[in-house]
Amino acid sequence: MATIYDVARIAGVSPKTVSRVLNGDAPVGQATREAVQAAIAQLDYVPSNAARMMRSQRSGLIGLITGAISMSPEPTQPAGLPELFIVQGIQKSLANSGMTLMIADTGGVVEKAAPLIDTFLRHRVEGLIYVAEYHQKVALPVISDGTPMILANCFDDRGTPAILPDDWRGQHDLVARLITAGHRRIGYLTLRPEIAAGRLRLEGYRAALQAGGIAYDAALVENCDLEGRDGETQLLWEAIDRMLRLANPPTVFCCGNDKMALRVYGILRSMGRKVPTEVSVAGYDNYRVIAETLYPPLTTVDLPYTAMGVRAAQRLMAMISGETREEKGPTLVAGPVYWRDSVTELRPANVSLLKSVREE
Amino acid sequence: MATIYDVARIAGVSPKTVSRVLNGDAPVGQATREAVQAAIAQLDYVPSNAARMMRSQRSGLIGLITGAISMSPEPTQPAGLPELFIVQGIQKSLANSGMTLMIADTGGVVEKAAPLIDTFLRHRVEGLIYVAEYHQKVALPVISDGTPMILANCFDDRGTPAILPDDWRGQHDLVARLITAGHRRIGYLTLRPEIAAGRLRLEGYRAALQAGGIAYDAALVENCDLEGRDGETQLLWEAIDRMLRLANPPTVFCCGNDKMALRVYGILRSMGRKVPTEVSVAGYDNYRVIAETLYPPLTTVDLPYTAMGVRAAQRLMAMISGETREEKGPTLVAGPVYWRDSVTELRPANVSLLKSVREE
DNA sequence: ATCTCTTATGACACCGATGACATGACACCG
DNA sequence: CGGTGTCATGTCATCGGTGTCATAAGAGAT
Repeated sequence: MATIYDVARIAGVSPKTVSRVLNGDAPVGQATREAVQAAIAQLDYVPSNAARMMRSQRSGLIGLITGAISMSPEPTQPAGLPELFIVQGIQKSLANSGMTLMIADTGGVVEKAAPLIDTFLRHRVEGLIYVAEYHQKVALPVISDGTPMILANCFDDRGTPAILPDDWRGQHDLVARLITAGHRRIGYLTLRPEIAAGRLRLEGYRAALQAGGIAYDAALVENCDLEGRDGETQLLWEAIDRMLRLANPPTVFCCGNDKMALRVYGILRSMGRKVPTEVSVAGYDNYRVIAETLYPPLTTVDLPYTAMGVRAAQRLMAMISGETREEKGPTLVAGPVYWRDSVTELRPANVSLLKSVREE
Repeated sequence: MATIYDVARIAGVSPKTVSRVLNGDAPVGQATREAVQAAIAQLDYVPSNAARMMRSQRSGLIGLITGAISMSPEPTQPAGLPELFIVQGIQKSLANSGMTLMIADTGGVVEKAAPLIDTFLRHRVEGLIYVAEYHQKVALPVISDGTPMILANCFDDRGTPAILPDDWRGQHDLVARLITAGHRRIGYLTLRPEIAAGRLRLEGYRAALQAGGIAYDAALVENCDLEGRDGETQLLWEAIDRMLRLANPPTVFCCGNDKMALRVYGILRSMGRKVPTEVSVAGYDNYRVIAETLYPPLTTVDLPYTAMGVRAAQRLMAMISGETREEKGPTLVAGPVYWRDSVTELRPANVSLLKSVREE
């Protein structure tokens, strides 16, 4: 591999001049510049980042760790693979900053996080991002040196800066929108309350009902989430069956996520209930493969992964450049409601203006 | 950040001795070793990879590029995000080799590949892997220096080593299994023939029919793939409707992929046809969120992404270590048929032994 | 007792860039 | 015409490790 000395020799200049051509940090004569560039092309010279880094003490690297490290020894639910979207957001945002992303995956094994962080520190990354696969609490090893770190889609109890989806607001906005569409009896097949998303979304649901002047009815809410174990379809079937037999049955089912909505479609069809003419369905996540492929397409709430990635990168860059205007606490990112055909407008009011408010 | 000199001073030894403790490449006295380790712990010393790399000329880095670079300016179908599985396979395989993976994403923009490769070369990666999101032909910029490169889920016309899914065999095995289950009229709602998967799977279908002594009937095959444009559901509906009206209608529909199967479920239910008692359905990809969540669970063929990642890493490592036993041509990786409840056994023969033959 | 051989350690140069500093050639200014 | 800037370029040291070689101290072998 050619070095800057080879280039300098071919071009008949000093290595430092080649360096100046490469970095543009000092004026170089036109003729000299061209000679250097010709030599670079001739030798297929590519500068060594390692050497540059040693001298300049800046690596230009950001370390990113993904995986399913959770507090509890919960089974990894290979669900959304949202990491990829978050990563894309991060990458998009980092592309302009001249930083290169190094990515490592724990494969869901907690113990691998420490060595991966160590590897990154050896490469002198200027910042670290940890991306969790779903909204959860984590406990990562402490970074002893001062390398900035940010958590995406997760949080810890040490106050590490975190970027989180605004699950409360998302479910709230969806339910508010359902109410605007004339729905008054809103069934909710929830995720289990032990996970952050389950808890927050349920609170958003209740808040939206309250804001809409609708009393909370426990008969319309049921946890149908078995952490991926079998029997979920059975559980859903029973919950739906029970609710539809109520004196005042729901006109719409909110589902804990789109995957659950996919099951609900099948169940309702098997029961002979047409979606959305007889009963409406809404999901959560905007898991596009499901939401857009289902017929009718599914009304759902976007989990703004890409936007979260962008925010994570921005906040990290702010920390690296030592901004004083440091935010405190987690950054909440809300996603818009995607209104599709799976929900009937019971009262076709003038609501179209609400349609896509908080797009990023 | 502490350096090896700081450690040496605290421990009262020479830097070289510290280096020996770190690398274990020469004997060190017990007392000395402990003193050095104590100093390392005291200072939170982390060795600099850049410095190590300069001297040893080995980076220990593998560069990985993902994205939707395709020959044709085809719209990115944000379908399977299979890259992540391939990446996980690669990472799993690389973890033991002491290599660190650097990942970059083109975000689907062809032009970004060249600068990303350049960035990797600056970091002196010892190998490059390009991962495509679906089986396709690509044209990447030539790597001028000798850095080994491997293509995963894609191929080019320069004979760059490639790891590909064995689409022919997968579809062949599925259809062969259907025939074993007693199906004779096998409808096939195909992907468009312009993409590699569409062509190869169709050939596999025909080969399996022939091997089973069943004549190919063009009336049972129809391209229902609109490259993600709207109207696919419509197209599927018409194709299914037409085939079901045939004098000798199909007893099972093979679908180009699981996403299509998801649509087919909805269509068949809307037509009032029960799956699988009245008509069977099979997919392709083993896209688990769909295949396992659908009711009944979907019979499909696994796209062995993780295994492909493992193979890619292995083949790359072989190239890096300069193995002479270099394979020629693409490596085909076949995935097993996942036999689930969406297909009826018309003739409950003794076929259970076929169930999961080629698991990895 | 002398000669290997192994173990344990240090001295020193070097990997390939770049920062700090110096220098020569002009240009412009009063 | 000397003083002062700016431009264009070179010299040299340095970043933090490790490869090479040297050296000293004991352990066995003869």
